[in-house]
Amino acid sequence: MAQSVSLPANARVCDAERGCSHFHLVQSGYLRMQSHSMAGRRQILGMARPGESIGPPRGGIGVYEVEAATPVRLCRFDRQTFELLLFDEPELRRALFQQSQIWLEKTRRLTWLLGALGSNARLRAILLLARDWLPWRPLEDGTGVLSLELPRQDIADYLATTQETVSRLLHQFQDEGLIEIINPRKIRLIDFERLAEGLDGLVSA
Amino acid sequence: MAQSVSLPANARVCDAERGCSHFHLVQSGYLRMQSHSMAGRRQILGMARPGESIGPPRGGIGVYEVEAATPVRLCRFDRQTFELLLFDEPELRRALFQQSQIWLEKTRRLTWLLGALGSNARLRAILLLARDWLPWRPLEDGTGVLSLELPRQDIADYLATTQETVSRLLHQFQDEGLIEIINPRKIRLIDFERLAEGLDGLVSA
DNA sequence: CGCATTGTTGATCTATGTCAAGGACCGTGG
DNA sequence: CCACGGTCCTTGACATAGATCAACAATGCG
Repeated sequence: MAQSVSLPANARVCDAERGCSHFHLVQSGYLRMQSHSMAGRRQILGMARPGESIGPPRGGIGVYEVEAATPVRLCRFDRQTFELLLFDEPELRRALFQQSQIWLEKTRRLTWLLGALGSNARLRAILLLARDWLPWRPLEDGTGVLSLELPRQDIADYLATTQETVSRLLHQFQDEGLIEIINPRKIRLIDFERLAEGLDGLVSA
Repeated sequence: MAQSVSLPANARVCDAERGCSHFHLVQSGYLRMQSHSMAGRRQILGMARPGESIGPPRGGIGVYEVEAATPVRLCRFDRQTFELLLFDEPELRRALFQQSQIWLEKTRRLTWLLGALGSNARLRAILLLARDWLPWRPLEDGTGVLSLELPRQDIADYLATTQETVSRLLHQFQDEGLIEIINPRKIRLIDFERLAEGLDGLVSA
């Protein structure tokens, strides 16, 4: 019924064609839900982090893929088993609904990012949001270090921009004293105030 | 407990500040869920059409507003009443979950539109999608007429572009023979094939 | 018949996508 | 130990879609 699965980065978890007939609970690592355009452009629609789940789209028509963004450990439920469990576990139903609400909220926030903000502001926004998302180590001086677990390309495809722009903007932020690029995957956030500029209450600076 | 409400276009249904403590079921007209950026930019995160519902965001942190996009008739439930109903009506819980899934799917599709497609393709996409969304009258010759119930500005804010661009693109489509602008609110869709170009399976041409 | 709202068109400017090249880093195999 | 190839990131030069500003046309309403 429920089995534990380990996958390397970029492994396909579930597919447009085969349809994803499983329910997955992320135990460690990150999954990305994405979709490709014919033009070859990829848009990441959301990331699932440890503790979150990705279920078979109930009634959804969209054709999305789910892949491992980093090496992951998953707990996999066969769909039928899951339906049965769901049937006689009110708590599970509640949890599932909760998950659904969380996904909705995350997706709305992303839509908002994409629609209302320019690349520059979008990048600043996720830097701040990622603090309770990715490994984040606050330092004594009030700044803190963020571990970007994802390659530039994933960040770009999440923000609907390009690798190059992400890179350029990060270095621009560094020049402006907003952040320090310790190494490509370690960013020290310095000036929260200015990072949060123009982002509304989206993120508490 | 449940009351019927009628509102004119652009009426505020529920607010960021006051929080929306009601549950609404749309009976006629369209609601828009939106959010403003400090820069004054508005992004429409989704439209609710007759038969759909908008509930109080359960656990959501986002600050969204809900307004009438057209004159609407709503069925309003007080939150407490609704919670009670929800408690002893399994069917209602099921329906609510369904609604949540629908919202999620719609929001993902919008995210995808915004992230993966350019303005041109986005506009073509909603023209096609709006066929089962807005009043749509197929004609004998295979074409059909779409009633754009919404002002240009709403379309623009939904597609994360501007009034001007929407207008220009519509006229460009007309020049290319894809559509005919009967009047600003009535569009005849002519060449479905070419309208669907590059939109993947998003819409069946 | 003004006046307000909504839509259209033009001119301009800029952010950012695209293409191309090069650099840093890492593991593998000789 | 070094050479090699691969991946990931960075930087530069250039082109352009589309935002912005501004004016004007069309429509409907009191």
